[in-house]
Parts: sequence; structure tokens; C-alpha cells
Amino acid sequence: MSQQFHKPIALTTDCVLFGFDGEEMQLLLTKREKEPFQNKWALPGGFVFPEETTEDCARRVLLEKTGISEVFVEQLYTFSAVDRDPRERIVSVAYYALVNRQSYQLIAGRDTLEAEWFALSQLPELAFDHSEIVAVAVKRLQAKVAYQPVGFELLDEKFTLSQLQTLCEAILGTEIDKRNFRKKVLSMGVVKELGEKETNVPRKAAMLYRFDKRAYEAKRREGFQFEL
Amino acid sequence: MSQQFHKPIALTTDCVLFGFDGEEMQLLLTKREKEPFQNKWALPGGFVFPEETTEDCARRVLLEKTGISEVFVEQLYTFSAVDRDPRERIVSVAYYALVNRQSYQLIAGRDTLEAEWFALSQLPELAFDHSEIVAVAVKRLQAKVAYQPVGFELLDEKFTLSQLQTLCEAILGTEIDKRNFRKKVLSMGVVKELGEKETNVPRKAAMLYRFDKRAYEAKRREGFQFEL
DNA sequence: AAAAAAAAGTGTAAAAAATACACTTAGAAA
DNA sequence: TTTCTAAGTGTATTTTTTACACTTTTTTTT
Repeated sequence: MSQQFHKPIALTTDCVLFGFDGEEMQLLLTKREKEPFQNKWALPGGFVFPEETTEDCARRVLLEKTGISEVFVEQLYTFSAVDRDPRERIVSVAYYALVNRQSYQLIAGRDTLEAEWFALSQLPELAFDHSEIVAVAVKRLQAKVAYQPVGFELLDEKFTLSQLQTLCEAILGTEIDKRNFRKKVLSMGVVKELGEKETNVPRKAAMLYRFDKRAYEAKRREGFQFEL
Repeated sequence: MSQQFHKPIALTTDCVLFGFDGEEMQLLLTKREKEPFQNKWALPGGFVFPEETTEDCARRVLLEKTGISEVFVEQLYTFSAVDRDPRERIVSVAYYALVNRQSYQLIAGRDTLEAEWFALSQLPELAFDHSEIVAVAVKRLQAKVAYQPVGFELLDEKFTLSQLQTLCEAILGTEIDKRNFRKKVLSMGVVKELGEKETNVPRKAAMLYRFDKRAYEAKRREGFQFEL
């Protein structure tokens, strides 16, 4: 009935960490130190400990390998192909995470492992089945951004509507009409206009906004649909 | 690095099997023979074997415990709370499945385990964290039916538009206007009118339709949205 | 000081989609 | 023949989505 007569199945998590540099979607990869796939790039990941949930594990791994903590993390999918790891049977619960690249760069420094951001459009060859995991994550993020205001996680706390639009366009891979986009976002009532404007920009300064989490939660509870 | 110094984490799948009796959504549960939760109802589930994927496992368990095969099965979520099983650390990859109750009843008979259909609105108390799993599955099915023509799996091959509507209403828990529903479904172009009508009904016989898988796939590839 | 550049910001009209709504018809049963 | 039950059907209104172009502000360049 149980697995006691076989070599047990090992359990890991892998994490697809998305960032945004103002132009393109990016992904944080770590370089593998050991075989298999030595020196290949891979998603940050690691074995699940006996006393942690898989989400705890994903957050811990992210912290250990990249110094990033307190980010938006959500379970993506569990990958269980029998031969996905050449050494032994490993099932991996994949997560995806969204992070503001600025706040990451502050914490980084202490890296022991090599970790690097790659533009989604220029990913290197990845270890294991990680390309597949990334593909699933991208599809999920696209679906998500179209009906939930999730992109704020990727921006600074204060952002302009143009920045938000550029981000949505980068995720969806489409162009959006500026006026229609603004109309829609403002009508949702989940961004709050701050009195302030940008500084140090070589053009007319844009108004800054921030995500109104309280209003968002209230609307979400009422069943409001945040379709883009 | 690996788990070799700890008791390994056991891996199982649990399966939320939905059926439809023409009126209500139903769920297939099995009665537990052993402790813990002896004689309580639970989702059909079992340990993942070394040489099978988690989806293979879900299908195998479904076949073994209920005699059901060849059904729509999709991964739901992975549950990993540390104390979700009182005996040992077990992580479970949950799946949900949709089945036509008629075709099930044909195959059944050979049950060794007690398995029974329960109306979703009248579920007994469930073992482990299975109530939580069911709640997630119901939410997922509701989301799914609203943008993918997934309900056909639950009906006979030939069905009337009223049956389809009743099913959608049962899943969503709302009433839908008959004319608007028909207009929408027919405009999607994924149901095919058969020449035939119902027989043996104590009223005007309704036209029968079937799901046009080919047309559906073609439209899906074009990015068509099947919103209800 | 003037001109050029660059992005911010703004409104409306047309088209498409969603919604609300009620009666007639066919067939079986009484 | 009447009654019952669900099948089947169309339109007007409202809402949502889409398409589309110029003015304003500020910095940089000449």
C-alpha cells in the first residue's frame, strides 16, 4: 500500500521568478554547480524539508538562492514525469513569483551562487524540464494578468499608468490603446492617485499612482471581475 | 542536500470525481476501511508508484476504486500541509475528473470498496483535508465552465440544450435565461445539431445535440474565447 | 530665446455584446 | 378533447468595447 518497499520519490520545488525592468519581462536563473547539467542555467529549486509546506520550501529556496523574501508566490503546477531527473525519481511542485527588480538589487550582494536575470525572449538553454515549467508559468501569468491586478507586484510602490501599461503589454505581448487602458484601469478603482508626480524625467512628468489593496480586497469579495 | 537523512515525504494523489444526475452536481466518495478516519468518507486516492506520473496514478486509483476509466482528468492543486495526515508526512497532488454517471453505472458492479455518489449540497463529513480539496475543486470547476466547454464530459454523448443549461446552472449555482443561453451556446459553434429528437419523454421532444470536438479544437487554436 | 523632441493627458462616436423579457407550439397524459 | 409540460423563438435596451488624434507640459537642443 505504502512506498516502504521502494526507493521513495523525492519531492522538490522549483520557482519561476518574474521581474520587470521597465521594458521586458525577465526571469531569474541560477547556474548549476554540479552534475547533472553542470554549469547550465536552472530555476532556483530545492528539496522539501519534512517540516515545511511546499510553499514554505519555495520561499526558503528563493531566500537562500537569491536573497529575495516577502514576495508574491503562487503554486503553478506539479511536474512528475518519471524521467524528468536523470538521477532519481523527483516530483517537483513548481511555483511562480513576482518581484520588483529594484528591491531585489538592494538585498542581493550576499549571493554565493551565481544568479542572473534573463530577458524572457532570450533565455539560455535550461536544465531538466525547466523550459516546460517556464512555458506553463508564462501562460499562467498571461491568463492571470488579464483578470487580476497582479502586475503591481512587479512595479515600484509608486508607478505611472504608462509603466503599468508597458508592463501589461510586456506580459501579454500585445499593444493596448492608451486611452482605453487608462479608462479601464481607473474605472476598476483599485489604483489611487497620489498627489505627486515623477521627478528627474526628461519630459513632462507623469502622475504617480499606487495599488489600493483595501479597495481591491473589498471589490474582490463582492465578486467584481477585473478583466483587462 | 537530499532527503536521505530524514524519513521521506510520501506522495499520493486524491481525486475529486464529479458527476451529474440531471439535477445536481454529485461527487463520488469511498468509505475508508482502516484508521485513521475509519468508516469516514474520503476522496479516492492512493500512493504514487515509482514508475508512474501523478496523473497516471490518479487514473489508476480511479479505475481501481471505482471502475472508471477514460475520463477527463486535470490536475487541481498540490496539498502539503505538514499535519494533513496524522500518521506521517504525506503530500497529495489532487486531481479532478468529470464523468457521465450513466457510463459509470455500466462499469461499476465489480466494486470491492464501498463507493457512493453524494450530492454536492449534502456531503458527509470527510476524512483528512478532503473538504478543503473539494472546495478548491468546486471553485475550479466553476471557473472552468465559465470559459471552456467542459461540461460535455458530464452529459451523455447526445444531449438537449436544456440538459446542458441545467448542468451549467448546477455548476454555477445561478439561473440563466433560456433564450440567452441558447443564443450563446449556438453562436459558439461547438455543438452540432443531430437530426434526432429525444424519445420517451412525456412532453414535446427536444432536439438532440452533440459536442463538436473538431470545431472546438479549431476555434481554441485560433484563440477563441468560450465565455459563458 | 526659440524650436524641437518626447511622452502625458484627454473625449466621443460607432460597433458589438449582454441583458431583459413573454408568448406560441408540440406532444403526451388524463 | 382538454390539460399539462417543457420546447422553441425575437427584439429592444443597455452596457461594454473598440477605434481614433490632438493639445499640453517639460526638457533638450540649437
